[in-house]
Amino acid sequence: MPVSRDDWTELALTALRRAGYRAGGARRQVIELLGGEECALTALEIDRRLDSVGRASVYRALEQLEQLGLVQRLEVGGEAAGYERRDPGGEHHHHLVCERCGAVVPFADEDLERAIDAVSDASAFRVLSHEVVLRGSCGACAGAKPRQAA
Amino acid sequence: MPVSRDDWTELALTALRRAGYRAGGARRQVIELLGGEECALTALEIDRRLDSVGRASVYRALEQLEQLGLVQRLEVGGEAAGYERRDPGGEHHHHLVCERCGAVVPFADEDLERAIDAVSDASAFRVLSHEVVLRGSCGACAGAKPRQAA
DNA sequence: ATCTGTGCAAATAGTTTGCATCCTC
DNA sequence: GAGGATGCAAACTATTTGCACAGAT
Repeated sequence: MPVSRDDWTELALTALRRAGYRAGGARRQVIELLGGEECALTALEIDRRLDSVGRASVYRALEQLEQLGLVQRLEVGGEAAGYERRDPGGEHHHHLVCERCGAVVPFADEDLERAIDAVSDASAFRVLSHEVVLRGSCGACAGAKPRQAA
Repeated sequence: MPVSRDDWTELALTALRRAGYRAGGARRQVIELLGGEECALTALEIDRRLDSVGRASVYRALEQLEQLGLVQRLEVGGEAAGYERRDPGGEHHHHLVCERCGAVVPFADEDLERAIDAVSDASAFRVLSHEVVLRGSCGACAGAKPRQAA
C-alpha cells in the first residue's frame, strides 16, 4: 500500500532529519509543495510558486531529495527537467507526452513494470530506478489535425 | 530486417532530398557520422568531431532529422541530449545508464516492447515513439563500491 | 538568379556555484 | 557559538536565433 500525499511529506521530512539535514524553511516548502502534487513539476515552476524561496535552494532541495530516493527526476521535455515525489513502497507511474501541446499524462501498467524488472534482473547493472516516456499526440491534438493527413 | 549503417545513411539523404531539402555539406556530414554510430551522440560531441561544421548547423540538422523520424532524440543524462539514428523498420533499443560513471549501455527486449505497444494501443494518444531509461550502477561501479556499504 | 544552407557570434534558458548572512541545533 | 541552510547574483552549459555570405538548383 503506497503512502498518501501527507504521509509522503512526513516521510520526506523525517528522512531528511535522519540523514542529518537541518530543518530550514526552504526545503520544507519544496517538500510540502511536491507532496501535494500528483505529477511532475519543473524546478522553475516550483521556484515560481514559492516566492520566499530562492531558486538555488529549490535546486539544492531537489537534488538532496533525489539522492535520498524521495523524488524522481524526469527528463520529459527537451527543456526543463521534471521532479515528482516517489513513494518508497512502489506504486509509480510513467508518462505520455504530447509533442504538439506539451500535455503530460501519467499512466501505470503492471505488465510494463514486470518486463522492466525482468530486464533489470537480467542485466549486469544494479538498477535503481527507471523511466518510460511515450511520445506522440494526445487525443485532442491527434483529432484536431490527423497528423500528416495528406 | 533492419537497414544497415550505410543503408541508413542513404535512406536519410534520400528522405531529406524528397522532403525538399537541398544537399549542403553540413547536414551530410552529420548524417554520415550518425550512420556510423550504434548508439547516441550528443550535439556537442558531433560538433566537436566535425571541425568544418558549425554548432548551429549540427542542431539544425538534428532537429530536421528528428522530425523526419530518422533520428531519435534521447534524454539520457541530466546534461546534453543524445541523438541516434533510427531504423524505420523497427529494431530499436533502450538504455541502461550508470549514474556513477556515466556509462550508457544499449539493450533490447521483446517483452518490453510488447508491453509498451499494449499501453500505447490502450491509450488515447497516438504514440509515435518511446524511450526507456534504466538507471543505476553498472557492473564495475556496483562491484567497486557496493553502493552505500556502511 | 534565387533561395536554401551554413558559420559565426550573440542571445536565451536552465542549472550550478560563490559567498555573506541567517537560523537551527 | 558553530556549522549547516538560504538567498542573491554571477558563472556555466546547452541550445537557439539573427544575420551576412556561400552554395545548390
